[in-house]
Amino acid sequence: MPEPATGDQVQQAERAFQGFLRTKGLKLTRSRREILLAVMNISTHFQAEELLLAMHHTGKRAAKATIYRTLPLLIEAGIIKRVRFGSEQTYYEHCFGEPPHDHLVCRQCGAILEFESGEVVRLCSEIARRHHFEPETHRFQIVGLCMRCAREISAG
Amino acid sequence: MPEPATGDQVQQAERAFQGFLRTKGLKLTRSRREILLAVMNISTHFQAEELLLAMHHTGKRAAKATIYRTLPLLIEAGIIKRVRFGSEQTYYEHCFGEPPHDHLVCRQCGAILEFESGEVVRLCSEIARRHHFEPETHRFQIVGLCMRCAREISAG
DNA sequence: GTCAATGCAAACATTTTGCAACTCT
DNA sequence: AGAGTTGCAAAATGTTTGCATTGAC
Repeated sequence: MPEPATGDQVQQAERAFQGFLRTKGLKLTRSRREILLAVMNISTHFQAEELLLAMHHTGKRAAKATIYRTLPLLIEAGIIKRVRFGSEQTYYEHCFGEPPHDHLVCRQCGAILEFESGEVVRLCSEIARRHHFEPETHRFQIVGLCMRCAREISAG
Repeated sequence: MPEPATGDQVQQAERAFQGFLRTKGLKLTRSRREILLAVMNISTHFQAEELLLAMHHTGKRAAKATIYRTLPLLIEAGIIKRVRFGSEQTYYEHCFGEPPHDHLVCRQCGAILEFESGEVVRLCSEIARRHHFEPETHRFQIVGLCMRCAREISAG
């Protein structure tokens, strides 16, 4: 999500995470809380390494291993999700308490546009029903050219 | 694509690949041809490593590096495409001369169902138009539970 | 003959793991 | 107190690269 979460969202996410951890018999440690906060305040898609740096910039620190161990928990708790664009790399974005959206990815400049995906959700249900499948989430990306790149390319 | 290509498709693909290479000033080498054939005959989604093994089983060989160098060419030539399911791994599937499709992915057993995606293509155009975006391809997956897993889980 | 492609091994980047020390509850 | 967690460094993956040799056109 290209916006930092509001203070309110952060608090709710923290409670949600705590609840999630408790049900699994896990603990809300200082590292986990700090990672959660850093994640919620990031305003773009981020990679594990970038999260580490962002934390260092605000004087927090966590071992890389701890980040890699915490990200899956945040995903399972529904606070972040994993997104993969064209490249090899794995990105994350926070999604707690936000309406679902999908992405338009420009293959030329790498720009990422988001769009609300009500129609996509509807289509998911429809297709899943037809295949006797129980849908939970989806991944949807439209890859092509953003307006600017399309113009530049056709201009030569 | 969970089917080996027909002999006809293979031949056409070979011609297409050759044409593609020629326009780029590249050569159709023995390795490249063998990789192409192996790819077209594979009946599932495959990883680079699996392709290597499949080739060894049929007595063909190519260095891992050659495979990694050839896969992007095959993608650019429109003969295969990259698919990514939940896991970290990168899969490929041949798609030359086949109607586009998308995937239903069972998060429990990993089963992959395919479905024709005419509606998805239409929705892509619609959404892209709204965002002044020029769509070329898309990635779409519905993640959830296949019938069997859904039944097993609700049964406890 | 020329320029590109191959194979190999080394290099890389990212993610995971083992383990002793530590910290939540 | 005790189970889970951390940090570190080492290991494991998956993919890319450099370079001498080989091969296609």
